[in-house]
Amino acid sequence: MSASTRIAEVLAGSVPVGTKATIEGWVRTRRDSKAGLSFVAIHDGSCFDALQVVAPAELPNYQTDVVRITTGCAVRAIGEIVASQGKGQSVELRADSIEVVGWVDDPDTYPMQPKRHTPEFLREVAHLRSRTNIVGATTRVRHTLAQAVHRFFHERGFFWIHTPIITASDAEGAGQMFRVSTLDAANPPRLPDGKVDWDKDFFGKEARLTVSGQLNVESYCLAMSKVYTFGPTFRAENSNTRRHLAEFWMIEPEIAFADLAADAQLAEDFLKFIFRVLLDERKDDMAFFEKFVDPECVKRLTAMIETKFTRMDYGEAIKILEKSGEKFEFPVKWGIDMQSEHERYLTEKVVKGPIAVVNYPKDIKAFYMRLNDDGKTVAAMDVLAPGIGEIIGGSQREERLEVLDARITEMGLHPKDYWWYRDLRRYGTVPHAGFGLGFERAIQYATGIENIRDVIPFPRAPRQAEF
RNA sequence: UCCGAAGUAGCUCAGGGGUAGAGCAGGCGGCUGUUAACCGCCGGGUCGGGGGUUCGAAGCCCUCCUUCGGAGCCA
Repeated sequence: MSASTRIAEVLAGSVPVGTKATIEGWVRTRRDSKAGLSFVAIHDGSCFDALQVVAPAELPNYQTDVVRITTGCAVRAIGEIVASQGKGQSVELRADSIEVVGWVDDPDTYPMQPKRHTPEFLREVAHLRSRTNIVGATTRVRHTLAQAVHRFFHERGFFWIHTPIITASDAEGAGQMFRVSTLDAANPPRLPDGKVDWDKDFFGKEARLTVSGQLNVESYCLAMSKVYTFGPTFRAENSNTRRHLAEFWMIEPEIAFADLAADAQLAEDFLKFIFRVLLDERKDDMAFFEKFVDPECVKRLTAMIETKFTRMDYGEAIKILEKSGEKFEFPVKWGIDMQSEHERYLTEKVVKGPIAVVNYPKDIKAFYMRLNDDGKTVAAMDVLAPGIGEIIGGSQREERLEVLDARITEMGLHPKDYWWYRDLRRYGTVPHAGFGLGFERAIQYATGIENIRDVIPFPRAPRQAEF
């Protein structure tokens, strides 16, 4: 590997014509010419395009190896980078040697053919689907966006906090959780009343996989000032849709000495930054998505980057919807949790651009969101975008202990379950705010890929954990 | 979980009571500085599983499984 050249460098022109190079990768197609040469398209994942390797019949292993190469073979080709005589590419590698490092032992049943596959089929061969154009492109986009996330926060003085995956506090309150246990499921230790004795379990109490790092990251926010989490989260909901996963990655920044307005500005700056990086750095892959997956994707990202996000009060949004004359499936009135039809109407028809809707009724929002002076609303925000609806949800957090306790109780929860979270309000409390973004949804938004299971390497969903 | 649709060759699909088809892929041959090439020949299927109806089922009925889309929940 170390001595080889990546195809991205060759195709970018970083390797001058006339230079000798070693290329290592996997074969996409082979075409023979009886004029005495074969064309082997090689892919190494470094960029969208394959490199054409020209193999002359004079190669000693031409008859024994080269003409037996099929799609999927791993090869090492050594030769000179030359200007191409053909039309499809500017440069190619004229091979002095081609070594087949790994054969495809049964080409007849090798699943990855040089043609378009359905995404459903590719999910059944998730261990091989990274060899396709679409999954390769998605993988590079995912990587680039992830790097952009870290770059955005790092450049602004945020610290990346590794919040725990396993949590024993049953207090995150964001949906069904997966249990983590070392007890014998068939025969767990029991208390006299027949209930499972969790005191005997690994952590001495019930433990689960996290559904959000927010509560933990708040504690670091109230010391480090600007922090974020970026890691896997888990939901044991039996939801089978193209927008849900049981395991997904979430980005949750948290800023101290900040209010909702600062939070909304952070969200806007954040989205614009990561999508600008994507458009700048993955032109090849985005051109592919634009051509074969979603003709609107580049236009959509460009518009988001260039448009100032509108700020709109929830009450104002409801009034606009009520006066719209539009027939909605779900009726509109103050107090409702807006459906996606409402959100899309606002962002696509009214504003025709991204909106941050703020100050939602307290009854439809979480206990930790800061109560506004009107006593009816909380300092929550949703960022809505054309073509998708809600992309970010966030809030200013309730920093006043009495108000927080009242809200916890009001929601039927118990303050003692939140003792350490409450401590943050007892010792040097400060206004702070943050938001959450589902990373896979951002990738869907950027690429237009419809099913979320195709933007994560090995999707976890109900009844799906084969790979 | 609910509603709807679909499971036939390695892949994409046609066939809808009378004994299994095409294109692509694969093998062999031809042709060409080729471009997910083109032409010819060949191999390849428990028609998702089980049960039933029938002289006869891939097809009709029942049931289960799986997948997809929508809804709910949400990120």
